[in-house]
Amino acid sequence: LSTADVTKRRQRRNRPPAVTIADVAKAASVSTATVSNVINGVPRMSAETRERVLKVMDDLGYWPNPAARNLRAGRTDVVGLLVPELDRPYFGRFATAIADGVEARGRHLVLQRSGVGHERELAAAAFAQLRMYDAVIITVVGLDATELERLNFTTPVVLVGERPVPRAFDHVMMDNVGGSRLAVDHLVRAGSQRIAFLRGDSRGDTQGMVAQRHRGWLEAHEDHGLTADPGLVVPVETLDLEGGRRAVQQLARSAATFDGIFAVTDLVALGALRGLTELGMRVPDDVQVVGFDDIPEARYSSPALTTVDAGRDAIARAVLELLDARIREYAEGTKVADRAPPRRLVMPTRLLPRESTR
Amino acid sequence: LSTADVTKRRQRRNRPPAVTIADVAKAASVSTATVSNVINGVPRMSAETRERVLKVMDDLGYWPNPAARNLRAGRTDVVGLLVPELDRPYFGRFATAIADGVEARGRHLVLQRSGVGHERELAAAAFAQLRMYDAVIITVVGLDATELERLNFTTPVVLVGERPVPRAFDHVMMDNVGGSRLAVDHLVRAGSQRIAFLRGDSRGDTQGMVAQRHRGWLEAHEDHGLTADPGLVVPVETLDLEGGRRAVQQLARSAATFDGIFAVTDLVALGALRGLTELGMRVPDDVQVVGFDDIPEARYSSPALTTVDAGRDAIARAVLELLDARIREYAEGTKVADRAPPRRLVMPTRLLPRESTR
DNA sequence: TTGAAAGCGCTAACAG
DNA sequence: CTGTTAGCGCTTTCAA
Repeated sequence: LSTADVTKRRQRRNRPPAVTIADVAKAASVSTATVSNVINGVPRMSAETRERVLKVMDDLGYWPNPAARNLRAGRTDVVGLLVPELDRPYFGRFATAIADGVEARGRHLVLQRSGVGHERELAAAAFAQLRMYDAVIITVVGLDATELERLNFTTPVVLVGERPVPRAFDHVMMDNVGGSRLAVDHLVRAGSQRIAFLRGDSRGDTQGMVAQRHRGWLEAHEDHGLTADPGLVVPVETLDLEGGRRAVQQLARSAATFDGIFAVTDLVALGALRGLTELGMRVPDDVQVVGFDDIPEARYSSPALTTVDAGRDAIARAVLELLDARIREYAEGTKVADRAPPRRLVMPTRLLPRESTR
Repeated sequence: LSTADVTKRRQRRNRPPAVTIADVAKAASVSTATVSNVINGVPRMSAETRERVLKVMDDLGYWPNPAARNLRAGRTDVVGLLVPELDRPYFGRFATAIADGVEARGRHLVLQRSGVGHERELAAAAFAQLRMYDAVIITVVGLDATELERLNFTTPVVLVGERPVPRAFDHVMMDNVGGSRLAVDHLVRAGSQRIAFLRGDSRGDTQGMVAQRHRGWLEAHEDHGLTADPGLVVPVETLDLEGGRRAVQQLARSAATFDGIFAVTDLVALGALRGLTELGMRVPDDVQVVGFDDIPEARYSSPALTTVDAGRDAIARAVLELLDARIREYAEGTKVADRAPPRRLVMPTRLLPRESTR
């Protein structure tokens, strides 16, 4: 038993018996370099050799090891996308738009969940796996500038979200305040005077999405010379259907009068629609309802939900463009000093009047 | 200029200037092994050394390289999940349940889309990146036994789906035929006689989900001694809300009489509900409607949708258990011959009567 | 057209 | 308690 054999044994601990390039090379009587060239479609090579190698790869069931390939080549052709939750229609649609764009450019998308809560979000962004992608898109909910910069990414990062973030990152935002004003303005013009705001918990965060949409609600009241009644601000436990349903029940119990509802998201609005039905209130006759996000479901409820298109698809397009430019820059080895300055884009919003308002 | 330096230069092509363990080791005046031990929490080490290394890591902004780590250690603590689409509520919920379980066991989940169509699904399953995860969950739509086996996976794979697949894989299925019978049986008992089936396109596939749910529709008719009218089978272009809405319109145009609808999925059923409302038909008075899947949205529509719980959460739990056992087996280096035989589970279904039926 | 060999960044065995 | 070292599987340069 030679020393080499023993060494080999102990290095190989419980590893699955994967077929390697070396195995293929030996079986095809060529060098590993040649096998590599076949895999990567390097042209300078006799057709005969290529065929032989391909046949051996097939016979042996060879598949490349992505870790080794990435370690050596320094790229993966993979883009990572971090979203708060995997079961929110908004992010489902957004991820699909991003995946389409990424795949159209010959790369792959992988999706990871950051989860709710600051700790979990930070942990997800710090997750090592993200560092092996050619670029990362992070939808920021609660992370702040310092935290993001300390992560010290070495590949392009594009941020999506509403919080102030380091200017070191490209950043695409939606206009939460403007969109909310649009929504509430529409309610007022359609005759509502006492407009409840179904808001989520923002735990003291004054910069996040919930806080900004709340601000839009306030500003729209000012625009119309109305007094925003704090008693009409209803907390929503979770930003989902059940949260909206419960919020409406609570609102009804509070004995406050209201003739309009602006919900922080479409999901909450759809839950509210259901809650109103259960309470025997008619929409839009007794109460008008507006949501935010324009998820696909909003068009198909009865009544169809009036909502705000926050520019989701435009955001996706913008993100893809920014990403493309950065990936190219990095691939070309542009020095840090010569890189294009980070861009910050705010996407416009648009009101979509449907049946839940008059 | 030494040879080593030149070599280094050319190997480093356009690589981002990442901080490595070697940089940390040098700055902290320890060996790379010690740094590695700090990173991995190996206890035997003076607190003083640990502190110094941690401080240097922090100062330098060091983050481990996942490719190198995986290549060397042979594991990633990541589980991959392949789903057909990223924006279907069913898969959103399923992915969330899987992510919860995976994270509870100290691992991470990454989600990838396989896309619609056989070619895309195969390409997604063959995607090299999947091979670096500790295990992979594949929701199979159109792949068959041979294709899956040729992929020659070296890590555990658990299959979710309705198609016959190689017995070499653990496989969790839902009872599509049984669930559909339940749905149609419920419609008949509640008084429907002419029950339309809103089915998707299965392109001649006789094994897939659509075909199986169609079979349940047929069998339930037999059970009740009713004749299933082929004229009541309506194609659905896409398995989404719009598909359901259009299918109902087409059904109405066809002048066929119908007093019940069984939709192949909840999304299609919800679209149908909307379509019926637009046509001025009342649910459940004029037409009763049943869906399949129990997506969260089904509880909150007006009327709330009667549907079949296909055991989504039970499937997720079963998948997680199978996965756990396999990962342990692989980690312990159990020889192929000694591995537990693959398991095939069929999860039971359950009818959830709500407002769209009497 | 092909091969030899270096080394990507890290872990783990073992020695000191 | 800490260091030396081999090598995971692959790509790439350069030489033949």
